[in-house]
Amino acid sequence: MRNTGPEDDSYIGYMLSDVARLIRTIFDRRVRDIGLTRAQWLVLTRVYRRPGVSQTELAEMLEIDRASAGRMIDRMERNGWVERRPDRTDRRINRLHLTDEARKVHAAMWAIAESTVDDALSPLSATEREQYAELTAKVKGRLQNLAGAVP
Amino acid sequence: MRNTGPEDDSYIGYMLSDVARLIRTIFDRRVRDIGLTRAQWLVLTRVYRRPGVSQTELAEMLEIDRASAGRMIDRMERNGWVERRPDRTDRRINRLHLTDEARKVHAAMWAIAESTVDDALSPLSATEREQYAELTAKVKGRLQNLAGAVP
DNA sequence: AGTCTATTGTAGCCTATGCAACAATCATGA
DNA sequence: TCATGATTGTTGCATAGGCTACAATAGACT
Repeated sequence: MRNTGPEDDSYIGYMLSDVARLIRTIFDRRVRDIGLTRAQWLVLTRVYRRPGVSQTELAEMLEIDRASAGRMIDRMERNGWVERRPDRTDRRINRLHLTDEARKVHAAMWAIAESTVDDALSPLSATEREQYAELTAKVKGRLQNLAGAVP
Repeated sequence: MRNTGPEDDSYIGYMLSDVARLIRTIFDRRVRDIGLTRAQWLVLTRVYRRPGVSQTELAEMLEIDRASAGRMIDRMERNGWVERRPDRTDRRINRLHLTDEARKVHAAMWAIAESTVDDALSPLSATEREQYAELTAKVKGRLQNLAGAVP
């Protein structure tokens, strides 16, 4: 790492955020064709990965306010994509589940996600992809420690 | 790349966005101590890297609406961090410049950014960092092509 | 049981953002 | 020259987000 001034476009810190931003932008553009906004597909993936998640847990996963998450769920419930079901034992909690319609949309979205990531990694060889995944996993693990600890 | 279903937390697509999100979150937390919000430090870095940028260009770099950018600049101008200067030849255009005060804040912010990135990459050896930077650069280049082309 | 504290989801308020419409300005071409 | 279209920045409107306060509920402790 030779030059690490704020002017160097190849600074790894910039490149990491650029890669994530570009993937997100390209994915947003492709997924808009099936009628999804970014906020909506974020909710969709989280509830898909964790059915029965509570509203507060969803808000934490998305790093947004509980109130904002509640209003988002209002809208997606009105659109028939997500259901609130009462918790068996705790009457304060709403458990969230995708509708059949939403699961179909998720399948289409996932196909787009995979092809977008494949496109992004296309300049890497199979070996390089493995390396890239390993290095990224190491960095992610370190960041999770940092995020978990008190700043 | 064995398992690429939506349930696999080690899917490279997830990990890439996780790394960027975690860095941003940790950096946000550290930089709040010097009185900066995310929207503000984003403007700060962009105008620092490109002094004399126009409002429309800034909006494009930040991927936000022209109107939103204009109002953000209103606030930062009121706070004495950025100046609007008229373009020499085109009276429609405002050229943006940082104040001395803002440049001081940027220096402090950059120190925090560097230490955050260093912390994130701390589990990698020097060689691995080089590899990681190279691979990231390749992916970024590919994504810029994709973003530039018509979807 | 009763009391106190913590947690969940929601409503109100203010701010921030995107979209559309607009005036001012520039560029192009008859 | 001047008429037409494009671009820049701003304003109004509707929407989405964060913060605070609140009712309902759960849990712990006496």
